[in-house]
Amino acid sequence: MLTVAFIRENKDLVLNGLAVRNFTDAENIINQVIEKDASRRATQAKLDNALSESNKLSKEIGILFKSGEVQKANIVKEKTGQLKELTKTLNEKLSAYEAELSDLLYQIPNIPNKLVPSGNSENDNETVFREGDIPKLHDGALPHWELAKKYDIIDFELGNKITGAGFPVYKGKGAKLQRALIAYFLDKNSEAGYTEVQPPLLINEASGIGTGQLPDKEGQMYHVGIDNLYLIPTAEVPVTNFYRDVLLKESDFPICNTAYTPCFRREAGSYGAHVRGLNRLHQFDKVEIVRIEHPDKSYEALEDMVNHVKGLLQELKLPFRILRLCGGDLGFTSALTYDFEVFSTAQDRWLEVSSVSNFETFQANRLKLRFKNKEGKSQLAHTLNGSSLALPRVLAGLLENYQTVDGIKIPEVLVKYTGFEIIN
RNA sequence: GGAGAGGUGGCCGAGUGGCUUAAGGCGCACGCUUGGAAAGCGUGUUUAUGAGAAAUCGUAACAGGGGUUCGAAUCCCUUUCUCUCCGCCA
Repeated sequence: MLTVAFIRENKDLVLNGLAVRNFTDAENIINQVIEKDASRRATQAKLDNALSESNKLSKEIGILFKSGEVQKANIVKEKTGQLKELTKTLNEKLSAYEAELSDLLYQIPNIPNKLVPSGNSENDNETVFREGDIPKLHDGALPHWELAKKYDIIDFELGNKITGAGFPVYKGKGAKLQRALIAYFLDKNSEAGYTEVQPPLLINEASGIGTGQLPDKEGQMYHVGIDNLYLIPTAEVPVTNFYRDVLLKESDFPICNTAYTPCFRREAGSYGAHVRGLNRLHQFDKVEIVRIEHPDKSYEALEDMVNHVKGLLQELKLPFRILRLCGGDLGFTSALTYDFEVFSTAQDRWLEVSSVSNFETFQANRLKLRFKNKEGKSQLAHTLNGSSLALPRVLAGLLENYQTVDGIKIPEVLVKYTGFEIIN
């Protein structure tokens, strides 16, 4: 979330930013924030004075009791009674203001970077890069769900039986290809300087709040009620939360982590929640990269991440494009996002395989992730993350684009991981 | 699952109602000392928040939340985490 101080000092900038997102009612909410904040601060000043007074009196009482002047002490005691009433009501007021203020702040999305184009939907996203030839497939080329069945490498029906729709079973060379991709992505990320980590797959409430899934998107996560834990929707959640309530030194930057995890998403209410094949699943595998950066370096880092992901798709020789998301399509917490899409020839459509974002201080503020700057003051760090890469759609793209009459070829860079060159 | 013991500053650790933001030690920073270093000596060393141009001052925080009290690290309730033993177990 945005900090109150930022909103107070940059009201116009905030309003303009929210306009790029088509955020309605912005002026009203921002005014309320400023108003509640002023009330909050005034109330705190009053409360602090009252507490200060009452601390003084308590000390006096202590001294009086020690010296045996019990009567005098009792007189002072009476005074503190009134103060107690006062601090009680002021405290209640203060908590109320704080609660109202954070309710408001939770509703305000991040301010988009200058580069973000305005727009309402994915149609207004800006294509900033495109590479790779669309392969010409033989007659009778199939979409991946048909290929999966033909070569018996992914069994959707079996997943239905065990769990339900959106939980496929990978088999034989399909399972091996999946594992190969994970190993390949992790190796490439490590080479690029990311530290490999294996986080827990369940998170507590505090972590969900830290990265913004809670309090109001709990419907999107699977919840284990008996222990009040949530299955992670992405590795971003546990890995970014490593740094919750942390005060870094400048010399700690940059922090670069990569993690492979399964991801669990309920996809409640999302359009086409049960589309065919691998395009949208409740459980899928993803390799994520997460960075914590100095604010001055975060956009450099974003570019570096984009180039890194670009390199992966180039090596896999998949046709892809990079989109800069428009205000209307930008995630709630992001300031700038680049989506990577692979073209699937057999489906004749673009499939999102990665999303790389800079959140600036938006997550760090909730996480209380700070560093000591050169002036010795603590300052919020910037957080970034991206998929590097999400497995199912990469897999779909590979199966569909690499199919031949003899079988599905394996990209050269993956052969040393799979141990085979073709699925037939 | 059963029984017990604990959670204090960057770390170790003292502290069972007021003079404790918290002894002592370690670490770290600066200064003195030294040819240089070490040792020694001295000084300093939490975070958040409110007021202020700033210096600074106030408030809050001893796992989290609530309570008792004029006053809580200290007493009570509660949640949570860690450790030990037993049980079960990949």
